[in-house]
Amino acid sequence: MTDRLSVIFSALADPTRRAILARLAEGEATVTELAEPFDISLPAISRHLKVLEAAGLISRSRSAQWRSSRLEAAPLREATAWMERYRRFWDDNFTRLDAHLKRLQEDDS
Amino acid sequence: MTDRLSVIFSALADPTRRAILARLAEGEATVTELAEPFDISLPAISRHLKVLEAAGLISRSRSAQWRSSRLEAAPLREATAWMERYRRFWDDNFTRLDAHLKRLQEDDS
DNA sequence: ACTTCACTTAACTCCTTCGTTAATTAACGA
DNA sequence: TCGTTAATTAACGAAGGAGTTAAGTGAAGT
Repeated sequence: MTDRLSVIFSALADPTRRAILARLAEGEATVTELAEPFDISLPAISRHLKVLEAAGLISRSRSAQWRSSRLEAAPLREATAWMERYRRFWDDNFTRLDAHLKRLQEDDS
Repeated sequence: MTDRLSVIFSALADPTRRAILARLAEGEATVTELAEPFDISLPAISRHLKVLEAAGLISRSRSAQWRSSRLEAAPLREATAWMERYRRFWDDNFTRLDAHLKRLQEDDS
């Protein structure tokens, strides 16, 4: 489980971490600010942030005693890129396009 | 961790399972066929398939003693839908669009 | 200097996941 | 019916989350 995609997907597999990302979409926030909506301890949040950072989903900076987190969505691009490979299996437009291309190919023969 | 997205993301967090999905993109396959490229036991594969099925990423059918798996990509749509919320944080076009919309809004005032 | 604030690290528990081998089920073929 | 093939279930162990409380770090405020 040492590959990037696995790290990204398992970071996203936790609802608390997804909620943290959602919060960060509204702007940077400190650890205590991020912890506020949740009923779990600060150390637990601290570790969630570590996981998100390891996945590249956030970056962190410190000023004085505050460590503020910032959303870094680039890994989501990687993840979606992987999923795109399967788009034709779910997307109606793609399915139609696929059928269209198939028809063209048959016309070729 | 009982929500759909978590189940989907953690199903995708395993490289073996992603490889299985990749294989299934080429067509249905039986358990032994799916197991073939991997250096792990059949029971292990069997459980991976169970996880994928629980996430809705595959469906299974049986004929005689063979259980064949089929890719069901719909959950990937859900997962990408969630990620799309963050697209403006990574996609250049979205960033430009965003800036454009901001400019329009400023013109309104 | 001492305290307080913001956060992390350590040590521990509980539960789940991923793998194993051995046993079981279920269907087919002779 | 008996053996073979395909796959699952059972029972187990190692490793890894995710949570806890308690202790430690480091900068700021007084």
